[in-house]
This record gives sequence, structure tokens and C-alpha cells, in this order.
Amino acid sequence: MLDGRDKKIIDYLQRDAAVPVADLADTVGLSVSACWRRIKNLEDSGLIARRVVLVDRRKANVAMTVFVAVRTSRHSIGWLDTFREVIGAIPEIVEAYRLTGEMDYLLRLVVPSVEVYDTVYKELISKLDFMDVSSFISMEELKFTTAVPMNYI
Amino acid sequence: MLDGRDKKIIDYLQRDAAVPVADLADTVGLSVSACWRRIKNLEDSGLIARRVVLVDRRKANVAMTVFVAVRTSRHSIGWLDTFREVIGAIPEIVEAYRLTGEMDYLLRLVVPSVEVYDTVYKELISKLDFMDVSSFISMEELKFTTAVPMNYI
DNA sequence: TCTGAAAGCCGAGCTCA
DNA sequence: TGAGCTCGGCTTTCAGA
Repeated sequence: MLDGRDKKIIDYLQRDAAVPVADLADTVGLSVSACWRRIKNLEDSGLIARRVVLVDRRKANVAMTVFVAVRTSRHSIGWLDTFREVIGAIPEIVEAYRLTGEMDYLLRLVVPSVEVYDTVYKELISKLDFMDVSSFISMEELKFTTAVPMNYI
Repeated sequence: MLDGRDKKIIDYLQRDAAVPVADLADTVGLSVSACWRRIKNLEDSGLIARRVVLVDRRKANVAMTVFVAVRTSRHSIGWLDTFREVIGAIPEIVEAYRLTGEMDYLLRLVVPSVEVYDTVYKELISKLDFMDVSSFISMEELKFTTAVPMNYI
């Protein structure tokens, strides 16, 4: 269903989607039309979900990353729905996961400074009750990629 | 330096970079040429770093997210360099941060299953010494966006 | 069925008023 | 800065493997 060339195409486009089809065709060893058709198929199938631009976080003045681990005492669907709504509306929260283990939820925030983080923190706790909130400030981003491995398909 | 329209343009492109310039110009209330020039400037300035495709994780068979918090006893530059190298070479590790507080590093992994996670885990501990490794499996992704807030620029 | 060549056409990229 | 032209490159068509 998906051969090595398809994987190569996705691998490439996950890193750079601004490349002309002709160049990409060249690197994977296909003609322009064949390569274009494969890209089209990958988009139609939904494997390639969308195209976006990635912003330089430093230049956008949100260089600081903070992880927030929260625990709640309210384990209900209603609480979760509200939580989802609240974090969805806060643009500084870029990732949120419900976890196994001692911490219930893990959030990743991008902010300009500790001061702004504190504002977001206050906004968060003003809207929802938490049993425990722990913050971890990132000193260094060692790796960040939007490219997922193509070995498992 | 950067007005409301520029921010609108980036906000839009962070969600969908496949939109034709003419459509985008329309939504932000600009002529095509003006809009195109602004996009060009944003790219040249580096604020828009690059364009990528985002892959549907379920369809790519890497639906499972695992967080790995690690502590090390080796606090040296050499160790950090090796660590960086090792995590850079493992495609399942999509994010890695050096943190303040009790956990030294936090990794985010995307894998098909617990079995595969175990393989990656073994690969990791075979290459580096850790004092402590804790895994947190994500039950649900509540939010994930590559779009950063444009309020701070 | 998937390929590559080649034509057609749309829109990005540039010129000018 | 906005209108309009130009042309590169996306998209389609068609024949062959």
C-alpha cells in the first residue's frame, strides 16, 4: 500500500514542504507526474494531514518552555470537558496530555518570561480547581521535530 | 515593525499554509501583492522558519505518546553531548528538554505500542547511564498545536 | 496499474504606474 | 501600494510498459 518511495516523500516533506515537486521527484527517483500523484494520494488518504508554517519561537518572543504537571481531585467527565475547553482557549498552552501514573495531566507552554508564565498560571487556577500543580522550566530544548517516524506503516 | 495584519497572516499560515495567497489576502483585507510581500518579508526575516507537512499520527501507526523523565548522575558537558547525539538519532523521540527541578530531562516519544516503546527504552539505556528513568504513557492528547501565540511580538 | 513525456493552465512572483 | 503581466511550476492528459 505504501512503498519506500512514499515513505521517502513523506520523510522529506515533513522536513521541508516548500520544495518544488520537480526537485523532490529527482531526489526520490521519479518523474514529476508520478511524484505529484503520490503526494496527492498521500494527501487524499489523510496520511498527510495538512501543511503549516513553523514559526521561530525566539523571534516570536516565546522562547521559554514550561511544563506543568497537574493533579485534580475531580475525576469526572464534566471536569475534563471544562479542562479541555480552558486549555483550548489559552494559546500559550501548545500541548496537553492526560497521563497514567501520579501526574494526571501534563501541559507544555510557550511564553516570553516567568512573569508571563505566572499570568497564565493564575488564569488557569482561577478557572479550574487543581489538587496539585508543579512547574518545570525548560533550560534547553535538545530536540524538537514535527516529523514522526515512518518505520511502522 | 509587525502590525496586526502580519500577525493575522502568521496566525493563519500556522494553521494552514496550503491556502492560496489570493484567499489569504482576502481574509486579512489586503491586495494580493501586498499580502504576498508581507509573507515574503516574514520568511526573509526568519520569523516564518519553514514550511512542513504534518502527518496523521494514527495513520502513520505511531498513535501512542510516552513521556520519559530521566535523571543522570553524570553532570558533564561530554555526557550532554552524547545524550544529544543519541536522542537525535532516535526518530521516535520527537521532543527533548533539559529541565529545572527534580527531573533532569524530559523526552516525548511517539510509538505504535508499549512493546515498541520497550525496544526504544532498551536502546536508550544501552547507550547511556541514567540514575532514574520514569515513563508516563499518554492516555489522551487533549491539545497539540504547532501554532505559537503571536501576542508577544 | 503505474510510469514518464508533454501540453495546458493556474497562480506565485515581479514590473510598473 | 495596487493593478496587471509573465512565466515557472502545478495539474491533467495520454500513450506505453
